[in-house]
Amino acid sequence: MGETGGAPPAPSAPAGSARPAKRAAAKRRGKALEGVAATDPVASVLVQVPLPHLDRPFDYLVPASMEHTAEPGRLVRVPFAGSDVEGWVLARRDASEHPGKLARLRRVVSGLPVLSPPVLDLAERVAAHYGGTLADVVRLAVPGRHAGAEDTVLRAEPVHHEPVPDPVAGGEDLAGWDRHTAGRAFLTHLAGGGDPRAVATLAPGTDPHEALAVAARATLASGRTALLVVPDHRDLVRLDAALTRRLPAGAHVLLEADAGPAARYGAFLQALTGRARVVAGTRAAVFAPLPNLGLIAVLDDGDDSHAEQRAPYPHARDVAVLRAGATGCAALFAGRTRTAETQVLLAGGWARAVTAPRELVRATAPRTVVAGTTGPDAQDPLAAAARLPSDGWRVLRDAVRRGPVLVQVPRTGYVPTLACRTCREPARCTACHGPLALTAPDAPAACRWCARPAADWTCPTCGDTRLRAVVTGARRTAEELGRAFPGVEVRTSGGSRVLDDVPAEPSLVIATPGAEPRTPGGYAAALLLDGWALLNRPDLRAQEEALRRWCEAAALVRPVTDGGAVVVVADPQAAAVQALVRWDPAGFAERELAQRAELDLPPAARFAGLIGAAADVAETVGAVLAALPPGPAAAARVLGPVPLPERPGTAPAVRTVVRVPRTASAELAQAVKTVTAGRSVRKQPVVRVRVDPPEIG
DNA sequence: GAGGGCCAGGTA
DNA sequence: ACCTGGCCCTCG
Repeated sequence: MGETGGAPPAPSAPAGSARPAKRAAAKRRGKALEGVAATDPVASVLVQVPLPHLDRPFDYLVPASMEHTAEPGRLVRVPFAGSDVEGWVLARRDASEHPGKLARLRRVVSGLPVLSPPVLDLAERVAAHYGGTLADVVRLAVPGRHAGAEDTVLRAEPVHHEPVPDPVAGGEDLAGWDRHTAGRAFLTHLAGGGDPRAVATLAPGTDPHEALAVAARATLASGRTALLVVPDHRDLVRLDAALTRRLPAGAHVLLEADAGPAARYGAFLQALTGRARVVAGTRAAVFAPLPNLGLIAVLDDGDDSHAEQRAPYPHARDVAVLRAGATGCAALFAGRTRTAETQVLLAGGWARAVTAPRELVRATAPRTVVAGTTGPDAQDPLAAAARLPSDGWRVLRDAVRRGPVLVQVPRTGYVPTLACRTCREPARCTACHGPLALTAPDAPAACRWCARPAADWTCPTCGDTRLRAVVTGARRTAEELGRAFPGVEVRTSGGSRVLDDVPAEPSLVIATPGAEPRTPGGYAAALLLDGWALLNRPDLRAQEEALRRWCEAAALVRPVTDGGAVVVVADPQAAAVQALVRWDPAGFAERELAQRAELDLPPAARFAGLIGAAADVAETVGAVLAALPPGPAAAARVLGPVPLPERPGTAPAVRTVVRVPRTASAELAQAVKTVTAGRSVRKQPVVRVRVDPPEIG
């Protein structure tokens, strides 16, 4: 297109002028006269367009002047469909299979090959996993170019890396690894150049950021690099501090979008060029181009911040699994709790468990009680004011004399859903196990996945047929608590005002999950409020998420041997509550996975959520089923459509979920890809497809 | 997504 | 003979 005169071997200026005169012809003639590269004159380029039917490389001629710069991995500008677009050189070849004329690269943009071969390979795997396009994934993996940052790195002096000793053999402080089952072995294996894979469920008293830093140090000892991914900026600050203490100066770099385009691109290049040996960052850092990668670690993979918000919505944990599998490096998923997804890795033998032995838990965990279960509920007027059973109240009153007390209050704004009137078990659809909800006032209850009305619902636990609306959490409870303790200082942390630390003096610290400040020596107690609201969220991960938040908070409390106590206000029968009381996140994850397998829920099954106008979604679902091979198609189930809440300014949309067995994951992704490409080429309205939606409900 | 070719069915 | 809209294809 637009290339009027540039036949590859013999540039023909006359041909150009023989064509109908174009205004740019004279300007272009200078370039058209230039020869092409002597060796490998063809560049295979991934053009940066988001359309699924264009998700393949296109060949271009390499002008002689770009012979050495247009190497694989470089960002280039190329003419495409009438305009100039950016793209990445994937390969150089001596010839093209394209039968037509080739256009020429316009310009080599980046000063370095920013898309390294292992990262390209990873991006291809991620695109295939999610049924997305390679261009979309590469755009997530490679940050936008910043010329200033590039200059700085290109001009910097080469760095010399001093060797790092094996922290285990050197008898260094191992930040608690040595107190966990298989912890020391994991580090030793790492330091020896091995590729162990672990799911580490850390005891209270073990700082996860310090643990990651030690794992990074052990990896450096083997002469390799390490990649550490954390949920958010707050974690990154803490990890940075731990790395600064435990690694040689300049060994690590922080890679996060929060830092701005220049800093982000600069950090990316430091990794690419080997100037940094450890990258610590947020979700997009999971693609960081570290050479000689020895370890990829993800902290707290249950945190929903690990899910990318742009298509194809990759999750840092899943990318890490793909990357470790592809490069054969070590992998570590560390956290206070364990997700069903990492439990799959353990169950399949892909990873080994690093766990806290019971005696370590006994020595480090606080005493945990469920409010209202220990002793008679005395008529304490203050307790009544705080809507807190008196046993929980006594724990608090006691603790607040000895130090700070943490009060965890869920964020407001949960969707109102339904639970059994008697036993408060979340009500699930009898057909597909989706959550029941009231879609409109006065409307009958219906499944939020398949929309089937819940007329014949009976509680599987207690047999009751009546439903109740679940009341969402109220911050007022915490405020009332504050008033009930006159003279005690009350601090709040959450939303836009988050505290990092609070002093070790008697006080009430009211925080939302994830925003809990730390305090020297730990909290005297923690009160976990509104557990009902957390547990009854219309989300299949509600229990897991509740346990994760509770354990995060409880781990900030002093051990029972120092009088540390936790009071949780929730259904004492709930699995997450029992797991908290026994401090058994590993056992919880095992049961959680078993239960989800029984109900055909992720990660035991694979879901694809399709969102769009009702007719388009229906059409797409049909096409996806038709595109599946016979076996998976027979096993597939269609749940929905369910109308989505209407938003002003947007057309009414529905969601339908296609469910297949886990073994048919690849086929589902492939079918999704084929169908979206077909719709895109026919200019049909967009149906957003999301494989493995993080929350379904 | 943009640009273009092709065909059907209309209008002058 | 010419215009218009819809459909479908390519894009290197």
